[in-house]
Amino acid sequence: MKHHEQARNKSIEHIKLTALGLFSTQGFAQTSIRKIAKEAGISLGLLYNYFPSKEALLQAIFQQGLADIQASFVLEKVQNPKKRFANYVRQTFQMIQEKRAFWRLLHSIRMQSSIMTLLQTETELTQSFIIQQLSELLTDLEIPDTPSKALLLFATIDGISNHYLLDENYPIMEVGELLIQQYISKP
Amino acid sequence: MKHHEQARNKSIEHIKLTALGLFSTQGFAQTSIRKIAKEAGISLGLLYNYFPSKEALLQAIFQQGLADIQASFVLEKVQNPKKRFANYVRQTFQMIQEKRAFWRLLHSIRMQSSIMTLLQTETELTQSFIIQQLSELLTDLEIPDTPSKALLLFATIDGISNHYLLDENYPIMEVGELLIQQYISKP
Amino acid sequence: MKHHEQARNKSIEHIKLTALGLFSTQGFAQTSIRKIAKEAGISLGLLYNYFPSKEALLQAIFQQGLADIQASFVLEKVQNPKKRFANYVRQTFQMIQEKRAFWRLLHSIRMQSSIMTLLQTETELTQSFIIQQLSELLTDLEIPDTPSKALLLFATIDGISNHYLLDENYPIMEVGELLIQQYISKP
Amino acid sequence: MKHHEQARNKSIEHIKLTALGLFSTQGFAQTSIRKIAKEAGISLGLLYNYFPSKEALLQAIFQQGLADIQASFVLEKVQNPKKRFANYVRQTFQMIQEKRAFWRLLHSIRMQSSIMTLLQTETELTQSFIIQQLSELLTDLEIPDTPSKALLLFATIDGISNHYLLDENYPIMEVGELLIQQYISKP
DNA sequence: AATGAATGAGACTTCATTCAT
DNA sequence: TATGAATGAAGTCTCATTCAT
Repeated sequence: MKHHEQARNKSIEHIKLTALGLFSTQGFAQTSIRKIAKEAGISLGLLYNYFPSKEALLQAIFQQGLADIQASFVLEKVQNPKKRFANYVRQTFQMIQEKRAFWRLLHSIRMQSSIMTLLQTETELTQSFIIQQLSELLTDLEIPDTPSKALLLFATIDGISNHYLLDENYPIMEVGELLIQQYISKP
Repeated sequence: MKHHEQARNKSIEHIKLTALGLFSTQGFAQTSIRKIAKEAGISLGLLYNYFPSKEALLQAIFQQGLADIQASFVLEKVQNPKKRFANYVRQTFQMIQEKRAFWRLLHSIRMQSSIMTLLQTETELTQSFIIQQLSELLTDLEIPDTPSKALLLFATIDGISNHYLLDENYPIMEVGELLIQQYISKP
Repeated sequence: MKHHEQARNKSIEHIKLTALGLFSTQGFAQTSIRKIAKEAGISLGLLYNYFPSKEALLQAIFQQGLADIQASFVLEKVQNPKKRFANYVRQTFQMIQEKRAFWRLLHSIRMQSSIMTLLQTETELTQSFIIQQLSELLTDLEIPDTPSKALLLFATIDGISNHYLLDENYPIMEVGELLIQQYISKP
Repeated sequence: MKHHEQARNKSIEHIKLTALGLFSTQGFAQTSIRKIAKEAGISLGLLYNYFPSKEALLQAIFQQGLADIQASFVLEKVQNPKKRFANYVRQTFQMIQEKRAFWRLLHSIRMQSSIMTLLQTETELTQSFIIQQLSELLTDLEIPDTPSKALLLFATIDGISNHYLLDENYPIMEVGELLIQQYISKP
């Protein structure tokens, strides 16, 4: 019984990983279920045993991807505000490099409302979670916090990430350091 | 002679406009040629009289869209650097609001390499053109210009635009003003 | 008036010639009416002024082509039988070379019954005309004439023609001489 | 496992046979994939499960058809040259009657270069194989063998076949006997 | 006489999904 | 659990033909 469950989980993980890879490089719409099954080395039918639809597969990938991200984002409370801010930015960009496939998928479909409605619940939570964190960081830096300021910082981080996702050779960490300077060296 | 030309041009413009609207709201892949023809009130065949393929239609839309953009982007040489910078940012966000449909289309497909290869020529020129302008603006502001600094500014502008394109109610001009402050109030 | 008629005839001839060229090299089904009009340098509408349908155009081409052929086929009555036979064969292969385009068209569609029904009247006449001529030639050569003998000779000539039409470099005249020998040197 | 394979093979053979029949009577271009599927009693999609394109289906039919033909063509080495020649001709025409559908298809598309390029590899081999056999037969008959002589014989056989393929009531065997006489009764 | 805009049926092909084994 | 045969709707594109100008 337990053996079965393990095998099942392994298969599921394998499928999700394969699908994520394909979605990320070829796009969600351009990736057929057949391709995924073939690449994963399983049959079409088995894939449908685990995921009742292509969209369900996407949802499963998102659920896990977002959970992973939130897990990475524990604000270190101990340090001084500037260090905390710097670490946060570095951690973020580090994570985006590590989870590049997932982030590419997210950025490539987030403008397709027909798909995003499926993922609304998951993503909205994450989004407000991030805005909340940025807001706290700014407050700690004694920057008079207005909602717009958090939006600007968020847009900047998101823009840098986006350019890195578009171009693997983008100097994300270098630009990240510049961003840190910009916020820390305030008079 | 003239009559045919007029009818032709009117049809072509009408088709491009309709297609841009649909591509922008529903996505390129999700918009069928049939939907475009129906929405434009013409037959499927007529569309193919003017555009030999769906991709050719996209290319035509892009050609015109990018030309429009470049036309909007004449740097005003006369003013002092700070004003010039402020105006540039305001102009940019103004234009993105005016050409929202086109920008949404661009942002929604730029991660799909299979499509982007078709548009490479057009987009690459525009991209380097923008980076060049930003670089000049920074130099004029007496900010020691490094490539990364222009990249950071570009990413910020792009990120703000992106968030506005994702959410029509995003306070783009407000965040824009904050961005201007950030670069102008440097000691 | 007369001027108009001449212009009209010139146009008609031009269209038929252009269409024959395209039908011959690309095939009847593969050649669109549009291609013909464009290649002939006229408008789609004008072509339809002269020919009410694609099939009518084909019929017109056939009518003229077969008339041309029959005109070429006047048996020279004056000579001795062997010379007459030899000349006939040479004339035939000569003509096939001269009217290669038309013959290619004929051979390429004669197995498509859907098209051939349109041309039945024209082709059947020509076919029996040829068989009749071959029959006469064989009688004159004092070869005991049976229907099958004419059929064999016809098949041979047709086979050689066919291979020449399939391959422009086929030594049609050389094989023709061999054929002549075969029938003339009979004991 | 075995069940799937059987179903698969049965389907594939059934489709190829149905398609050959339709291609042969209606022509390749005139036969739509939908017609084939309907006639075969299967869905359109299933056909595409087995053959990735209409052209691939044609290729598969050709591959098998030509293999069948070559298998039929084993020269009987044991007899005297005249008998061997006679048997060869009879066998050939016998086979053409048995595989009439395939031969009609071949003869109906061999002038369409756009299609023939797909089949080049397969057909060229068969063609030179036949010419080689004819050449040997002529040599054995002590007919001074020149390349043209084999070409003439080939053209004759091909011409007879062609006329039989055009008209099911053509007396192919009778004409065949005449052809045999022609080559055997040489002084 | 001449143009080409406009039509719509039909062709090939893809793909998510179901189901018997 | 696992397979892949089977389905059919929908997509892109072609083309002969009509008609207003």
